[in-house]
Amino acid sequence: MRSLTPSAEKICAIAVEQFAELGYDASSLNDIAAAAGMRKPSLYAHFAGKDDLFQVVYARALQAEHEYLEACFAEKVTAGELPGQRFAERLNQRYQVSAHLRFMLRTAFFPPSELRPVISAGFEAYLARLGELFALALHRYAPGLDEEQQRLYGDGYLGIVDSLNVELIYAGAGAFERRLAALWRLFGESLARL
Amino acid sequence: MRSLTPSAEKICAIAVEQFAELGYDASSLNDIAAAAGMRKPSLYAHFAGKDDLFQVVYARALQAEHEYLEACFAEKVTAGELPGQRFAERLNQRYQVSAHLRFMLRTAFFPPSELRPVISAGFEAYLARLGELFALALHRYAPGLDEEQQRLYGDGYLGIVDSLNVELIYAGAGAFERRLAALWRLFGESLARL
Amino acid sequence: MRSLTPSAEKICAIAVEQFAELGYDASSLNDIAAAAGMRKPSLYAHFAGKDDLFQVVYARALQAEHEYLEACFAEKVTAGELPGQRFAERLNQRYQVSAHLRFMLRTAFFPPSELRPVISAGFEAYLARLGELFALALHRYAPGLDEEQQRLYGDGYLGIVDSLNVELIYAGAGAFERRLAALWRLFGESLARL
Amino acid sequence: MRSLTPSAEKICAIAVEQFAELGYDASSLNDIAAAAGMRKPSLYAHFAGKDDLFQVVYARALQAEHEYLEACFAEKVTAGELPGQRFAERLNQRYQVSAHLRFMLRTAFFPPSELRPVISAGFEAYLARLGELFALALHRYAPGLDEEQQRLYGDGYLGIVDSLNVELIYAGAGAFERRLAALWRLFGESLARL
DNA sequence: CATGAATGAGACTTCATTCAT
DNA sequence: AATGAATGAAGTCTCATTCAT
Repeated sequence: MRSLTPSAEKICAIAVEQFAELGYDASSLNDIAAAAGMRKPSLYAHFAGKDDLFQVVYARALQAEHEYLEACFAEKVTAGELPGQRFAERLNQRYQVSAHLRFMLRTAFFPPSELRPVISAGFEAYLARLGELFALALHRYAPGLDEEQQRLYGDGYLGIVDSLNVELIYAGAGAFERRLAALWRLFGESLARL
Repeated sequence: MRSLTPSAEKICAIAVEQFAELGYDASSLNDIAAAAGMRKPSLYAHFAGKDDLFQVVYARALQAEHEYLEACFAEKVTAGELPGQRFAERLNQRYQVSAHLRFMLRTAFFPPSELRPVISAGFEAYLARLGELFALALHRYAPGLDEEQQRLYGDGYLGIVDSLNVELIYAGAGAFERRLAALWRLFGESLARL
Repeated sequence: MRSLTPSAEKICAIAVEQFAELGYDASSLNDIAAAAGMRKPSLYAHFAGKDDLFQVVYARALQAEHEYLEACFAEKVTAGELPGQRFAERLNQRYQVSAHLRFMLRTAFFPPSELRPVISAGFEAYLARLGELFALALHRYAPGLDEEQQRLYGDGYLGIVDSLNVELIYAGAGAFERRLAALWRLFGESLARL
Repeated sequence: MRSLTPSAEKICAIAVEQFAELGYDASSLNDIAAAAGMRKPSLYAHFAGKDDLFQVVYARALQAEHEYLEACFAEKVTAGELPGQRFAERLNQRYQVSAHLRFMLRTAFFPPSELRPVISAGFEAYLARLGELFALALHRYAPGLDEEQQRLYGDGYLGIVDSLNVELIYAGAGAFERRLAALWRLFGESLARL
C-alpha cells in the first residue's frame, strides 16, 4: 500500500468519486485533474497513468471497506441482534456516505477488462473476510451448528448483502428498506428456529 | 419497437455482445461495424448514432427478457414446485445463453449517465412484471395470504433474483449453485410454513 | 508494395521531405497533415500510424532509388567511361533532386531503433543490387579479372559511393566535386592499369 | 571550454551515449537524468537546458576526438607505413570504444536543425585538422609533391575516412575490414607509384 | 546541489459523426 | 445500403522547463 502525498490524496479523493459515478472509461483524467485543482500532466507526477491511479484508488477503497467491515463487526452486539445484522442494516447509510464502497462495488461487478484479475482477487478477499466475520458472529450466536448449516447461513448472508448492494446501486433508500425487511425476515426467522 | 432489416439485426446481435462485455463507453462503433462485416459509417444507415443503437439494443434486450419471463412462468408447474422456483433455478443457464440478459443487467446497474431515465423505466417495468408473475404464482400456491405477506415474499423473491444475478456477474456457475441452494432454502422453508 | 490513393500519395510526398529533413522523431504528423492540406486525424484514414507511414515511405523510397539505379546502369556507355562512373558522377544531381535518396540515406544510417531490422534489410538489398550492377559493368569493361580483383573493385566502388553520399549529406556541391575528382582519380588510375 | 563538476561529467558521459544511440530528438532528459542517478530538474543545476547539454557534449566530443587525432598522428611511424594509415586502420577500434566519435559523426551528419551552424563549424575544424595532419605526413612521406597532388591525396584520404566511418555506422566490423582493404589498396598503390 | 510539484506545449491516437459518391 | 475521406473533440501521455524548498 503506497503512502501518498497530500496532493495524491486529493487526486484519489476526486478520482474515487468520478470512477464510482462514471466508471473507468467514461472518467477523464482532464476532469479529475481539474477537480483536483491542477492540470492534466500534473497527475503524472503522482501516478504512472490512468491504470495506476485506478488501481491505487481501488486498493484504497478495498482497505477502507475492510476497515469498515472490521469496525462494524467489532462493535458490541446488543440484545436480540442477529449475526451480521448491524452490517446489513447499515449498508444503506454506508453506501450513501462512502464513495469507496460505491466505487468498489461498481468496479468489482464490471471491471475494466485488462484489470479484471487483480480486481477480482481484491474483492474476493473482501467477501471472504465478510464471510469469516459472519461465521464468527454466527458461532457466537448459535455455537452448535454443524458445518453444513454454517455454510448455508454464510452463503445466505453473503447473498443477502449482495442483494442489498444491488438495490442500492439501481434504486434508492426506500427500496432498500423494503428489501432489507423482507430478506432479513426470512433470514431471521430461520435463525430464530435454531 | 422499430422493425429491423437483416443488416440492422446483425448489427444489434454484435452490439449486444460488445455492450454486455465492455459497457457503453468501452465499446467502439468501429469494432461493432467490423464484426458485423461493414465499415463504421455504414452503421449510420441503420441507426442514428451510438446512443440510438444502444437504445434499440436495450429495447430488444428488454423485450427478449420479457418474453423469456412470460414463457418461463407460463410453463406448467410440477408437483412440489414453489412459486418462481423455475425461473430462479434457470437463471444461470439463461445468463450463459442470453447476451440480452447480460447486457440488460449491466446496463440497468450502471447506465450511461445521459440515458439513465429511459433505461431505469424499462428495467423497472421488467422487475414489476417479474413481481406480478411471482405474485400470481404465489397466489396460486397459497391463496389466502394477506397483503403484507404477499409484499414480503414478493420483495424477498426479487431480492433473491438480484442476488443470484450478481453472483452470475462476478462469479461463476459453481458459486451460483451454492447461493441458490442457500437462499432458496431460506425462502422455501418460510413458504412451506404458510 | 501497397498501392496508394491520390491523397495517400500526397501525404507520402510531404512525409518523405519531412522525414528526410528532420528525421523520424522530429517530424510531426501535425505538420505533415497540414502540409498535405488536411488535419491530423485524416492521416489515419490512409495509414495506420506514424510507423506505418514511415515504413510505406521508406519502401517507396527504396523502390524509387532501385529504379533509378537500374535506369542509370542501363544507359548506353560512352567511350572511355569506367564502370559505375555515370552513377557516381550523377550522385550529386540525384541527391539534390530526390528526396527519396536523401530520406533513404538518412534512414539507413540512423534508423529509428524499433524499425532498424526492416530498414537494414531494405537498404542492404539496395547496396547489393548496386554491387551487382557494378560487377556486371566491370566484367564488361575488363572481362578477365579474377575473383579477388572483382571483389576488390566492388568493395572499393561501394566505398566511394558511400563517401560521396556522406559528402552530400554534410557538405555541399562544391565539396562533392572535389571528392569525386580525387576518389575517381584513384579508382580510374587503378582500373586503367588492368 | 567550460570545466565541469563531477556530477556534470557524469551527466555528459551518459548523455553522449544516449545522443549517439538515439539522436537529439529521441533522447529524453528524463532518461539521461535517471541513468545519471538523479531527477530531471537536477540537470538544470548543471546545464541551461537540453540544447546547452547537447552543445557541451558536442564540444567535449570534438575535443576528445581532436586529442585522439593528435595522439594518433604523433606516434612514431613504422617502416612501410603510409601517411594516415594508422589512423585509418584504427577507426574501427576507435569507433567501438568511443561514444564521442559515434556521437560526433551522427551529429555532424544529421544535426538538429537549430544547431546546425555551430555543429558544422566544429566538425569542419576537425576535418580540417585531420587534413593538415595527413598533409604533414604526406609531405614527410613524399616531400616533392606539387600542390595539386597534395590536394588530391588529401581529398582522397578524407573521402576514405568518411567511407570507413559510414561503414562503421551502418554495418559491422567485418564489413569495415573489407572496405578498408579495398580502399587502402587503391590509395596505397597510387602513393607507392610516386 | 537536488528535487517534488506543477505546467504549457505538443506528441500520437481513437472516437463518433458527417458528407459526397 | 454502403463507403472512403475527412474532421472536431477528446483521449492518454511525454517533454522540456520553471520554481519554491
